[in-house]
Amino acid sequence: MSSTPPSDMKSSKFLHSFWQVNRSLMRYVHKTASENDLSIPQYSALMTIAPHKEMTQKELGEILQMPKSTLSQAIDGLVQADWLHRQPVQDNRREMQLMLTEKGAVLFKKVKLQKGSFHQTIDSAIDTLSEKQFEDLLSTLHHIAEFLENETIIKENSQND
Amino acid sequence: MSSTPPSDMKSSKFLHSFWQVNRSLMRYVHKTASENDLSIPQYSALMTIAPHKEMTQKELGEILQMPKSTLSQAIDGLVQADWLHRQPVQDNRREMQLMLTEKGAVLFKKVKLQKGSFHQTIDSAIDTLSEKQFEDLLSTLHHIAEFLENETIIKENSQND
DNA sequence: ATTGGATAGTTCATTTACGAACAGTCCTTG
DNA sequence: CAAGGACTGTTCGTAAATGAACTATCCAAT
Repeated sequence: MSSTPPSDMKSSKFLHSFWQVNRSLMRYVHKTASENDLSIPQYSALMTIAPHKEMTQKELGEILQMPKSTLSQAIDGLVQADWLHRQPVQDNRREMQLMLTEKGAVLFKKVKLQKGSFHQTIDSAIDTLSEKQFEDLLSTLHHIAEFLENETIIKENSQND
Repeated sequence: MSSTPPSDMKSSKFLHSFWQVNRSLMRYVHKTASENDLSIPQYSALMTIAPHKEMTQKELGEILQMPKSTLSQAIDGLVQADWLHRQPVQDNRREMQLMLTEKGAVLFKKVKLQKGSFHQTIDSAIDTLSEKQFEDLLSTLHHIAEFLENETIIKENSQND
């Protein structure tokens, strides 16, 4: 009894749970973002920049790992709406220095405290896990991520992202 | 020493790993799908129907949990391309009975064995986990999924999905 | 037998993120 | 110091998934 189940069975169970979590997360991000008139990339960008005082667009891209075009458009929208200040870096005019405007800083604080916001929700979800559960989850996810990144797909030094 | 880290720190670590896995998975699904001239919803539908001999569109929707419109369009494409046979259910003409055509069954087998396909890759990723790691991962994901589903978002008995 | 509501699926317009090509800046090397 | 190549970011056309409104069918209640 209790022989190891076939791996395609395990995979599909994993995928099912994984997509389910993903769907919920997406729903929440989308909700919180659109309540504040932001697209998802815009929301991600804003929340990532905020904890640092300033940041280049390049650094932001390395963290968020989204296509350059997507990021560029997101940033542009944020600048237009005056959440974000953007200016070429002093001694390398190719790069863009990004920092929140005062308005942007206010928005960030508001969102962070907003009842039922993405951040609040995900924080409380994580809080229901034991320390050990959390560590295990993180390390397993990390393990899978690494495995997948190293697999076949030739990271054809893509000009995007 | 070793006091519990603040939960928003933990959340962002979790999210980072989670999105990273998600990005990889998406890349693989997209690659495998488009190599076979399928959209992602089409790929998902095909792979879900295949193990059952037949299935109603409603049942499929309950499993995949994607918006009705997305599913409907995916199915329609599969029928057009003759991967899938579709006909109204005998004694409830609102529902649609779906089953693979012979051509579709061949495609399914081909994809399942395809070197570097999504299925192959995710299977081998899962195989690198110990039995315990896998069980823990699954149960934690499941736990988070349930938590998120039960949270605030009023599932305003959406007419979609 | 009729009507109102629920259920299953489709249509269509819109949004969104994306890839590919491009433009500007910087750095090396002859 | 000119030219080629690498790097950062932008523009633009396209494809994909979605929500809202709709059609068709079924069922329950009067």
